Amino acid sequence: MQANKTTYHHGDLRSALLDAALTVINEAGSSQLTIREVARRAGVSHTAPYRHFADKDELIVAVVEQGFELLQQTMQAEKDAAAKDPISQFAASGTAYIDFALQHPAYYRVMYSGDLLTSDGHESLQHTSSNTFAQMVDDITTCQQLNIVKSGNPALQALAILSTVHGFVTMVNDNRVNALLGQNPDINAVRDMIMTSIFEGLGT
Amino acid sequence: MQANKTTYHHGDLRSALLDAALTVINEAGSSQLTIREVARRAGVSHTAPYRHFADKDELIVAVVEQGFELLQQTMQAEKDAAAKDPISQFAASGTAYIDFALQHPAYYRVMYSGDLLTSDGHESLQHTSSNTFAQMVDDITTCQQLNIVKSGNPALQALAILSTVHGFVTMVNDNRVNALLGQNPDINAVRDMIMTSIFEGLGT
DNA sequence: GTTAGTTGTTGACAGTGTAAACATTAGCAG
DNA sequence: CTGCTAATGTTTACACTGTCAACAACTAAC
Repeated sequence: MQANKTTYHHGDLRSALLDAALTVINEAGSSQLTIREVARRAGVSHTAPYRHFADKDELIVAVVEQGFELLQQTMQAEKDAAAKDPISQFAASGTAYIDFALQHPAYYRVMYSGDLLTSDGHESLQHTSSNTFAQMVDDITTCQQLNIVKSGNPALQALAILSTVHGFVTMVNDNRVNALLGQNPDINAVRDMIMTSIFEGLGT
Repeated sequence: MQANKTTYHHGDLRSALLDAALTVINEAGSSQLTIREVARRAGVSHTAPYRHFADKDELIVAVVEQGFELLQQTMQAEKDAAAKDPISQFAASGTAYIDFALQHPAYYRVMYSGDLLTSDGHESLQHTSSNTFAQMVDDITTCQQLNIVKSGNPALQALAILSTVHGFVTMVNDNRVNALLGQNPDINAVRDMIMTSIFEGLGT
């Protein structure tokens, strides 16, 4: 069952392909991802991936699904580790989201590169993405009832926050923050400042 | 000199190629952009584009440059049309930026798709992008001196705003706002709410 | 242990980016 | 107007890609 190159069957080719795909994306960006290159890295013929994925899209979708799982685990872990008051929980989610995006730029890029969530047939992805959002809306609603977040449409508030966070990590990962701020800014400090301004915007 | 298919020389192939490229991107996304398809649409052999662009990247870069020019024109026009106080000017810039992104999703996507600003050799693009940012920082600094924007590092404030705006338009263009808010939200209303929350965050 | 299903390989085809050699034309010098 | 040269297009060719079909090796279940 182990991945031994002398055996005809690989043993766990599917996850080996997913690993290889992620590595390629890290090295050269998702636009450079090639089924044949992934197969090469897994030490397998160029059509072997077709036994596990119908086409290139499906391979990418599988990577994206893995990414969403990891994101949710990361957020849950941070929430478990944080204080149990709603504000701390909410802050933990936000920080975890940002940290995930910055620590796994390859995952984040594919997850939100746009060509996928938009296109048809990948409802499961939309579903996961919507769950995270629904969770945010719930948290905000709770905080509003406790009077620690100002009133207003919680979905719109969540959207504004998500916009800020998504925009920020996208710009960091695309190297634009470095380019704009110059001279290697302390990204964590910028992140905290962004989080602070979000909370200021939410306060009653 | 006119673009007549019966002549050997096209007359203005370069801009015909740029137009065709933009059309393709609009129809199928920039990942589907193909030199050969662009050539086909311009009614020309598949290597003709190489007389005008060294390679595919350079073609895309040319589209991006066009996009930045249009963006700057749009923003300038909005500022000229707005009241001359700093707040109105700043609001006009922001609204113009968002409207540009939403009205020209193809341009905006290529401009910030990440693979370009990051990669080497395209300093002119970084320059343009940095200019827009420097303008924002200036505007914020002016407002701070007038005491209508709270103190703080203006570059970081600008970055937070840019994050929000960029995140918002990216999510709209990737159809994620529709997916998250459901049932065809009024995007302009959402945009105004985002702008309002930005200004609330800036106020003294 | 035979057999059916699973997983991997080989070979083929159309489509892509791009380089080299060639063809046509526009623009200018005389 | 004539002829030359540089600019612009075309043809041909190659390596690479996604994907399909036919074949091979292995696994598991009867």
